[in-house]
Amino acid sequence: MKLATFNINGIKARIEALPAWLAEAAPDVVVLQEIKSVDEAFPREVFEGLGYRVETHGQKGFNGVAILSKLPLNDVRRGLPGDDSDEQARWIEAVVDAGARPVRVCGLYLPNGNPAPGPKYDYKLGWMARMEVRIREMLAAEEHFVCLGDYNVIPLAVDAAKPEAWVGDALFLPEARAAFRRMANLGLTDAVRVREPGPGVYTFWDYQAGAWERNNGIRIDHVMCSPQVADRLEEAGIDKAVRGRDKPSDHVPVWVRIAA
DNA sequence: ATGCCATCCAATGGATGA
Repeated sequence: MKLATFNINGIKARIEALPAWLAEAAPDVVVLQEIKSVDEAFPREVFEGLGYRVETHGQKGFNGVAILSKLPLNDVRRGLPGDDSDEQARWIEAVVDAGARPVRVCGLYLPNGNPAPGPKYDYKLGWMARMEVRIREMLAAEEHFVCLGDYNVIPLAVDAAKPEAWVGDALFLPEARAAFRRMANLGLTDAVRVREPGPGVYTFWDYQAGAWERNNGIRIDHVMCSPQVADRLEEAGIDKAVRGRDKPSDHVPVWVRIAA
């Protein structure tokens, strides 16, 4: 089974690039971030026509996440628990019916947090604390689960082409990185990093200042696997070439293949 | 030291992003 994450930066703007990538990469399940659409406006027919079930958790203008799946989805849940006043659409999860060993797939768009310090950074750290609670629940249940998406965290200096440029940024500040480690240290496996230990592995290149041409990237989209899913991990990768095509998102897809 | 560019909403400019 192939699972992927892709921050598309607007479904309307990616209405050609996303189906093109789906056709060639053929993931069984993909979680999307920044659909920037309300549920009613999401062009679900396009993806249903490609064989995907569509579950969205949208909001007007910003944020918004979705799951596309060729396999049946059960127990679909929208929104990260822990704060009823949180209006931002950044979390969706569902259990993928993969036969004998179902997998709970959590698609997340973690808050950016800039400028830091400030209320946006506080929201980011609070959101990460709530996510840690949800991960602890799933671990306690010994579920097979994957948390994949745009974490907006550069875990280590090796995850940035120019780490010195990110000092003081909410993506690289010590508290945000520590919160990421607290989750990882519960026993989650960073699927790409365990297979690609070296530098130069990125998932995002800014539209500005020729970041793509200069390979000035950062690795902020992650596939974090539960212990049981890590046991099943066969392959992991980043579809970097997508960034060089017409009308690209500033992020590229990240994927894993796990044993049935 | 800041903007660069892109997207969306709504209206020729502002907010947001990373």
